[in-house]
Parts: sequence; structure tokens; C-alpha cells
Amino acid sequence: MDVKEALQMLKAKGYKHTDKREDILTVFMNHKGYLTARDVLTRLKDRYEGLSFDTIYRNLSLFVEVGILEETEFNGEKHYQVKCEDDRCQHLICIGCGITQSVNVRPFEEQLEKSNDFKITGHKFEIYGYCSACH
Amino acid sequence: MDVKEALQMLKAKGYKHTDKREDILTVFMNHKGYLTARDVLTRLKDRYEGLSFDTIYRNLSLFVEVGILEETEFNGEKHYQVKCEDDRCQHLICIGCGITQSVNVRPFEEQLEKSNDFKITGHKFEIYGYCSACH
DNA sequence: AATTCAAATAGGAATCATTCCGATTTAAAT
DNA sequence: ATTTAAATCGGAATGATTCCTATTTGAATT
Repeated sequence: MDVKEALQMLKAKGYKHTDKREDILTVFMNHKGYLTARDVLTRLKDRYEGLSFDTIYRNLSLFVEVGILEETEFNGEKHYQVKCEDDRCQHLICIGCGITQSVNVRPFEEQLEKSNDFKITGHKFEIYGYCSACH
Repeated sequence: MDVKEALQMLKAKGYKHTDKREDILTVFMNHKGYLTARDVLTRLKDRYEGLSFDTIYRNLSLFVEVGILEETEFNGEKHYQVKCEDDRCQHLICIGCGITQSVNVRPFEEQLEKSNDFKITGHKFEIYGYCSACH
């Protein structure tokens, strides 16, 4: 996905084009990985003197809603990145009652570490939804 | 894991036994799923008039450090539950630079939904660690 | 049973991310 | 050029979490 495509997705849903909106999208399209609202503000504050967190957060939420970005939380902050197309999976957490069901994917994780040259220090493996009792 | 075992883990590391500490552990051992600090306070405020968030959070962090509980964040809050023994896995996030590597586990997720009678509304699939550039 | 001292706690202030709100500005359709 | 809803600003409000200082407590020791 590129900036042009993202802007078209917004336009298709009736949202206006603004310079800030485009620049926020550009920041994400040129970055591989997660960014926080503060990261975005830091990258754009020179260009826009009075850019507010309200504007950043409002746009980030919009982009998630429209399907341009995806959001996750860690280290006490929300983090955003361009949405990946291929789905992934996790550990079951009922958002109705909090009941969890776990899934053993350890062998898979061990293989990942070996084949990706990545030193694992922690993990998060969750699926949110409704369990049978909360449907 | 039960309360007695958890208390022994604490004692082994030189932490004192307190009634509050034991009651917080009991709350978790009797609950299947995640709880927030507020959830714990709600369950114990009748028994302990002036129980403070500081005490709750200090103990929750200690329990995570010692390996009794595990922590995750969603909906803007930290959530805790008794630590699971079997590891799980995710999506790679370098805690040095934020770079991510994704893994397609969609077929696995589809099967989970069918076989667990669980309606998936969202997911989180992440592994924290260091990528090859940040070792 | 009394003493001692580091650990634990209470209570409230401080911090930090995020959201809210009223006033103002802007995009883009007319 | 006009109009109007959407977008933005700036700062206040909120809510979770952490910090700080005085006080209390567990449990080891006398």
C-alpha cells in the first residue's frame, strides 16, 4: 500500500484530503515497523508548528478504522503501522468475560528464532473475540 | 500453580509474607483469565479499607518478575493472569529499532475459530526481541 | 516478650498517554 | 465567492500507572 492508495481509500469513504493527513500517511509508508503518536509528532513538528496530539490521534484512529493502519499496545503506549495483509494468530481472550484459552505454538516459535536470526525476549500471542458463553 | 507454591517462590527470593500479598495471589488463583489492577482492588477493598493502587501495582510487578503472573496490555490497561507454562508465539518486533517481521499463520487461525467455538474479533501476534541488526 | 530494621504499605501527588471540548480554520462542493 | 461540514488547534480533562514520604509491619534476634 502506498500514500496514493491510502488517500483513495479515505476519499472513497468521504473523508477530506488535508496536507497533514497526507504527511502522516507518508511517515508511515516510509517506515518499516511501529510508530507511536509521539513518534509521528516528532517527525512532523518542524513542518507544522502547532500540530496537536488531537490531530495525530484522530487521524491514527481513522486510519485504523478505514483499514490503512493496524494498532497494538506495548510499553504503555499505542503503536501503529501499515496494516499487513496476511492475518496472524494468537491466544484466545474473550472480550466479554476475560476467559482465555491457550494454544501451544512453542515448536513454531523455536523454529522462528532459528530461521530469522531474531533473539526473542518476550511474546504476545492473543486472539480477541467472544467465547461460547458470551456469544 | 497454587497460592502456597507462589508464596514459596516469593519466600525463596527473600520477599516477606503479608496478608495482602496472599490475598492478591488468591484472587488470581481463583480466576481464569486476565484481571486489571482495578479488578483486584475491587475484589479486596471490602477486606482492606485503605488498600492502595501502589500496593496492588507493586505486587503485580513483583509477581511478574518472580514468574508467578504474566502481563499484557490491551484496551489501554495492563492485564495480568497466572503465568502459563506452555510458550506461544507471534510476529517479530525488534525492541531496539521497532522493525517487524511478519509470519503468516492464517490457516492456523481459521482452524482455531472452528474448533474452539470462539468468534474472533481481533488479534495480536507478536514476538519481542532483537533483530539481526540490533544484537 | 521486647527490640530492631529492612521491607511493605497508605495516601496523595506527579506523570504520562490519550481523549475531550469549544472556538477557529479549511477543503471542496456549489 | 459562498457555504457548510469536516478538520484542526490549544488547552483542559481523564484515567492508568508511578513516585514519594511518612508510617507500619514481618520476622529475625536478643
